[in-house]
Amino acid sequence: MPLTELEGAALGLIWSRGATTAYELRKLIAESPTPQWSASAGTVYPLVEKLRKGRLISVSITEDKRGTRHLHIMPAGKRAFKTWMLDCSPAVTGVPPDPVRTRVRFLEMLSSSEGTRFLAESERNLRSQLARMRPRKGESWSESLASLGARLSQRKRVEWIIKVRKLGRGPR
Amino acid sequence: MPLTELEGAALGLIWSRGATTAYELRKLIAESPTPQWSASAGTVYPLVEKLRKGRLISVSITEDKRGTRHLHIMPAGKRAFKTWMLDCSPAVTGVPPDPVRTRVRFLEMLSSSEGTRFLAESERNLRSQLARMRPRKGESWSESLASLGARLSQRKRVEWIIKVRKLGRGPR
DNA sequence: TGTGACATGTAATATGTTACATGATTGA
DNA sequence: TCAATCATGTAACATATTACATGTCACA
Repeated sequence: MPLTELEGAALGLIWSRGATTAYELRKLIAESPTPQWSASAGTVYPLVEKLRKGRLISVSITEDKRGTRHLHIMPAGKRAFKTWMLDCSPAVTGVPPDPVRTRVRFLEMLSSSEGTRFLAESERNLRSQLARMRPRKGESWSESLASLGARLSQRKRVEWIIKVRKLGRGPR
Repeated sequence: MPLTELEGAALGLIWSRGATTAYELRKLIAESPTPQWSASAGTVYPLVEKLRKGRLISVSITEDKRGTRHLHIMPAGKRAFKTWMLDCSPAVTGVPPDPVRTRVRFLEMLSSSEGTRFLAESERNLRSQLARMRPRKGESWSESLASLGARLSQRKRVEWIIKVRKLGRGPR
């Protein structure tokens, strides 16, 4: 069966970094520009176990008392990862959901003053999120392309909400 | 407790359309520009039941044999909806996840020819999704603002993937 | 009379979150 | 020695999907 987004990303991280721990995986995922992905312990550890059971990764345990578990990608894991990468289904290429967009869809349900306040707050928060999204040093080539994409996307959301504010002044 | 995205959207739809059936709700959600939202029967019917139990909506049953259940928003539902609308938490205003972006993050894991193929396929599919997103007639004012946002966002994804293709030719 | 749209629901499963629980290692 | 970080996990719960199951109504 196909990999989920998180499984694909986890496999990619394990592959690109060589020996990784589940703990590191969590932090890497949390650092990603998308704040929706929290990758809590309750997600990552069962996920790692599932990948291991499916023989997509192997686990080596250190000899010391702590017994840190390092994850390694296996041949089947590489194949599964590539299949996931090359998947261009509508779920991948279709417009991603946007909670602000969903709310704007119902803008007309608010009173004029509520709507104005909502749009002002939204613009402010979209902007402050954007400001936080600086490219990090040490980013690899493809990481920087991805984080560029995240910034462009967020900038477009800001431009759009400004347009909404302008258009909103008309029909109300 | 706060409403989920689907609950908020469902309440908004029930409010804006007056008497609605769960079945209509499903279709409306499926028609939305975001293909991720399927709102299957297994989602919508339990969700409607939950809203009813929480006294956010009421249900009226027709007298005929079919007994169609029409949904109506209640005062507590209106309050919950407005609270949901005005929520500007990072989960709402942060960059939404984008599966193509996630994959581009791992572009360097592909061979040169695989990468080229991936990017070409992605651009083609992003474009064909965009082409499908025409504004529908009969859209309300705020619906058209939302669908404009969806198109702008998708267009930006296309522009970005083109940039990735150009930049990608350099370091490889 | 039969087909397609209308209409409602359940069961099994998948996926992910929050909160809890534990212990090792490092450096001030 | 104490605090922060490293490190692994479980339990209860929430949310959503797929597939299945059932029945009505309009109309050709």
